[in-house]
Amino acid sequence: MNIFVARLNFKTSQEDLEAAFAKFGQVSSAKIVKDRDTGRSKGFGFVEMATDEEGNKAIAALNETELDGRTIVVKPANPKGNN
DNA sequence: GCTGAGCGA
Repeated sequence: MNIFVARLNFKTSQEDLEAAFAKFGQVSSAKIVKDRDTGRSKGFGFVEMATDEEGNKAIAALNETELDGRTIVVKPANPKGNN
């Protein structure tokens, strides 16, 4: 399940995300959206959970919670669906 | 070095 995580701390890394989500479920993959040129964090990222049930409970558990000192927003991500 | 709504290369 793809999960959209926003309002992250600019210091938060991908391993921080997967570590936070791994506490509530199995994280298949985690990625922080960074700038293509500078490589700085855009402040949001995506977390892919192994199953939707773990994804939903991870969202409910981490949504509007504190991560790295900042309150994050966790919600289902939108399909890319554009080729 | 910085900011703070929003959906990735």
